[in-house]
Amino acid sequence: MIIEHTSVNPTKPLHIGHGRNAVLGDTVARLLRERGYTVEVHNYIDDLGRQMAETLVALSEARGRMRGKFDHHLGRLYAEFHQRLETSPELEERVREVLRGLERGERVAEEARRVAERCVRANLQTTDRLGVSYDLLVWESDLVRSGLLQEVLERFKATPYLVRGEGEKLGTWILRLPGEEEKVLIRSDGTAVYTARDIAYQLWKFGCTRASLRFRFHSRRRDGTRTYTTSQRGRVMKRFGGADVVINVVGAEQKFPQRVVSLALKALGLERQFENSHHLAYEHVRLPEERFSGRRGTWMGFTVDEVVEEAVSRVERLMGERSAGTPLRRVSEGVGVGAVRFSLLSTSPEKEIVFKWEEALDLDRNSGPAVQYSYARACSILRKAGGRIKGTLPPVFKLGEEKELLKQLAQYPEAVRLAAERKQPSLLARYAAELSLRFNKFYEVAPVLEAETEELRVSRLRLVRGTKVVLGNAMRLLGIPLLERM
RNA sequence: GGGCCCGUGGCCAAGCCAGGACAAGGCGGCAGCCUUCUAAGCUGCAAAUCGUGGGUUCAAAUCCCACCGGGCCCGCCA
Repeated sequence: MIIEHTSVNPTKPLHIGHGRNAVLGDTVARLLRERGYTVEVHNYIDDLGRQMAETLVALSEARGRMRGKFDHHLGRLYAEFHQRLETSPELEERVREVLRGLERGERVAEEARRVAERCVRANLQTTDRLGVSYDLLVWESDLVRSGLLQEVLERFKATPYLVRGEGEKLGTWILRLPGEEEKVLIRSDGTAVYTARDIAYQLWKFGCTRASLRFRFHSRRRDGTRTYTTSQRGRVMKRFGGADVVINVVGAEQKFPQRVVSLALKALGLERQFENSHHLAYEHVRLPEERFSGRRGTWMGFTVDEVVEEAVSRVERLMGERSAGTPLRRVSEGVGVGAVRFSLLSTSPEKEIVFKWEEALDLDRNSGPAVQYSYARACSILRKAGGRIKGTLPPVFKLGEEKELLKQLAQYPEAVRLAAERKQPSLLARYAAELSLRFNKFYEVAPVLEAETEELRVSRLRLVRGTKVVLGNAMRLLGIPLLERM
C-alpha cells in the first residue's frame, strides 16, 4: 500500500491544519502496518508550482537577514510579497517568467530545488517532533523530468477520452469521461495542469508506467527509519512504487480532482487500480473568524512548531507547580506532543475543527495526556510490585470496575480492526481514552499492592499489566509517546 | 443553477454506514474526596424538543423526502 500525506508546498511552515493531515496519514499508516500490510509512505513535494515561483521572486527581493527557521522565514516573505503583488503588475510579470522557467526546466528550476530542499528539511524537523515518518519524498521536478507525464499523456491520446478543446478551450486537451464533468488536462500553452501530474503520479504509484524514477537516501528520522528521495542522480530501486492500494490524504475540497484522478485509471482500463484508489478526505482546521491563508499570513501564530511549543511549555508550567523529580524536559515534550496528536486525531476527519487553544492543548480527561497518565500509573504499580507476576490460575475478581476494565481490554483487537478498516484513527483514540477512564475508576476502588488476599493481588496485577500492554500498544499506533513516569 | 460534507446539553463531542431498552464521554458550573499503588485522578448534582417539518417502521439521533443554518466544490488555480 502507498499512503501519500502531508504534501505541503515547500514554501512555508506547517500550520496546524497541515498537522492534521500529517498526523492522520501517519496514524493510518501505523494502523495498516499493524494489520499486516506493507505500507510505503510518500510526501509529495511540489517544487515547480506557482507558490514556488512566487517564493523565488520574493526571495530575490528580500532585504535584511533571515530570522528563525527557514520555513517560517519563507512563509513570512511569501505573505509580505502577496501584499505587494496586488499593487504591482510588474511583479506579476516576473512571477510568470519564473514559472515558465520552472516548467521548461531552466536554471531557475535548480535554484527552486535548492530552496525547496532547505524548506523541506525545516518541515521535517517539525514532523519529526510529532513522530511522523516518511519512506519517500517524491519531487514534482523529478516526476516531470523522468518523462512520466509525457508517457501518460501519450497513453491517453490513444483513448477516445482525451479530446482537443474547441471554442473557448481551443488548443487545450480535455479529459472527457462518459457521464462525468470534463476536465482540462493540458493548457493551450502546452503545460499540464496539476491534476494531470496527479494522474501520472497515481499511475506510477500503481506500477503502471514504463518511465522509472531514481532514488537516493535523504535523511534519517528520529525513530531510526530511513527516508529516501527521488533524485535525478540517484539509483533505480525496485522497492518503491508498484502498490496494490493507494491512499491519498488530501483535503475534502479536492474531492472533484481526486475523483478525476481515479476515474482516469478506469478510462485506461485499469479497473482494479480504480477500485483501489482511495481519497482519505478531511475537513480543514480553521480559526473562529477566518480560514488559514498563506497569502494573508493568517497561519502566523498557529504553526505546528508554535502549537507544540505552547503545549510543551504549558505542561512544564503544570509540572513546576507539582513536586518535580522526573526528567522535566523529556516528559513535558512527550506530554505536549501527545496532547497535540490526540486532539488532531480525536475528531472525525469529516468534521471541521475550529482551533481553540484550550481544546487543542487539553490536558484533562479524554485527552492524550490523560491516556499517558493512566499508562504511567500502571507502570508505577508494576514497578512497585517488582519482579515477575506469578499465577496462571483464573483470576478472582469481585468488583464491577474490574469487570468493566477487563471487558474494555477484550475489545482492543476489534477497535484496531475497525479503525484500520475504516481508516478512522479517531475510533482508536476514543478507545484509548475510554480504556484510561475505566482504568482510573478501577485503581480508585481496587487496591492492588495491598489487596486483601494474595490471590486477589496477583489477579489485579495481571489486570494492571494487561492494561499497560494494551494501552501502550494503542498509544504506539496513535503516535502518543509512552512515558513510564509523569 | 448542479453536487458534496457538517448541524446532538452553555461549549466540544461519540453514537448514524449494519434502526431497538433511561442518548456515551469531556470542558465549564455546583457539592464532596489527598497521613494508603502519582489529585494530569475519583464520587455525586444540575443541564439535550438529537437543526425544522413530513414519511417508512411495532420501534428513528440512526433509513427516505423537503426545508433551514454553516462550510466546501463545480477554473487553461493548486
